[in-house]
Amino acid sequence: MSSQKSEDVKRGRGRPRNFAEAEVLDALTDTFWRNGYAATSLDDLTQATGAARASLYKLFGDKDALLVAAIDHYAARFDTRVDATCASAGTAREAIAQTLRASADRLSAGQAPPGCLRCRITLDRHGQSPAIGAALDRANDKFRHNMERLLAVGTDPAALHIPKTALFLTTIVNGMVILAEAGASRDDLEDVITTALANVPET
Amino acid sequence: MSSQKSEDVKRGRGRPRNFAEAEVLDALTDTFWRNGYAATSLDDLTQATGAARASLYKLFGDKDALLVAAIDHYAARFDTRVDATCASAGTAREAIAQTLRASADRLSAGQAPPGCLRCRITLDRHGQSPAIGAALDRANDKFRHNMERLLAVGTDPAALHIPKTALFLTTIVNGMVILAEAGASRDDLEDVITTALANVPET
DNA sequence: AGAATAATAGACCAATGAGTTCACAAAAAA
DNA sequence: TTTTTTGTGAACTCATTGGTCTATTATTCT
Repeated sequence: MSSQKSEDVKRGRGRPRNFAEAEVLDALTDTFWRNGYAATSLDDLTQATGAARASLYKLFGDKDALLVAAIDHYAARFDTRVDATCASAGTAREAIAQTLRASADRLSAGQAPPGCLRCRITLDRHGQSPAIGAALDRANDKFRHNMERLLAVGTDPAALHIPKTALFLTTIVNGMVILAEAGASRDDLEDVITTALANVPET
Repeated sequence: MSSQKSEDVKRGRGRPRNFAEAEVLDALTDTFWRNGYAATSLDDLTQATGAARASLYKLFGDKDALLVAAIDHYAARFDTRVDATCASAGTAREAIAQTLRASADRLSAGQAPPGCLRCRITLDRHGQSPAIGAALDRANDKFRHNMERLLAVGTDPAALHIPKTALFLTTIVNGMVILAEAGASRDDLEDVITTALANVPET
């Protein structure tokens, strides 16, 4: 897969890049997501991105910075998915249901990296660099905030306590990630979702 | 901390051990719990256990086997705690509340290893040895089963669907682990617990 | 065409870590 | 006291890894 060339931005002098910058982030994220931080070597990353080792260092700095970029990218992708859901859903219930089911689908689909990068690295944060800790804080705060955004969709603000409910739903998603990695089936996850949704008012 | 000698079992010939076997398991568990698998070196383990490197290899086999033993030990400790709760609690609601609060306390206490060994390694299971995968399966199955045991305490079996509720509560605990590692306060966890308990019938 | 630039490929380095080996130490048994 | 057994402690091997450096290649600008 070293044929990523979709973003052929005109660059100045010098040998042309072997990679498209946008796709490097995806590949980086994918690889850390799949293997975790420690088990991802620089060789893995150069292979996945197609970029030369030296290029990665020039672009990002060091391995920590690569992970930081991946975490931020991962979080940003979720942001845009939430944007779409907020725009399309009519009620908070609907928005939440859609999001939870999308997560469950992905968690139990064999393809794509398993689990969740944010969750995985969060449980692995001890002993990591401060920069990684900060990126995790950003990602986790964003996630919680995104749950609040979903709950704010077309809903009477008096009908539910948004922050508390968002916290609860964050717990549910986090929990489902581990559940799925522990072998739970899609049906199991659906049962959890059903119970969770009962805690989000109808309108 | 190489003065663990509380279990001075009479041993046969040979130089006496530098460690008490029971405490080795605790130290092992503690260390993996604190640092994760990859970030725990054999030097860390010999230092934590007080046992010589060669002794650990003789007793367990290799690093994977050490983690397997730690996972099993970790799960077994939870078993005995659940035993106690089942014996002392009068209702399922009470048993669950007690367990969730104990988890929340531990998760937000600064002391002791943070998070949860089972959850941490579960999210890190990809690329690990089959033996570790099997140990994780045991631990996760046991956990779910323990939730069912707690729900069975003095409760009308018709009042709730035990397997589904146990699955839900497992999700809650798993989720709280990540929440706590992401920086949630004890109060945040209490809010989650309150919501979760609303899904366990009164009697 | 030739200079300047930017990226590649891969060698190189120092550190770390898992696993093994072995001489030595300390106890029980004979 | 001597032998046997069991564990210690430290050195050693070998593979891997993060990070750096250099020669080379490919492109644009003059």
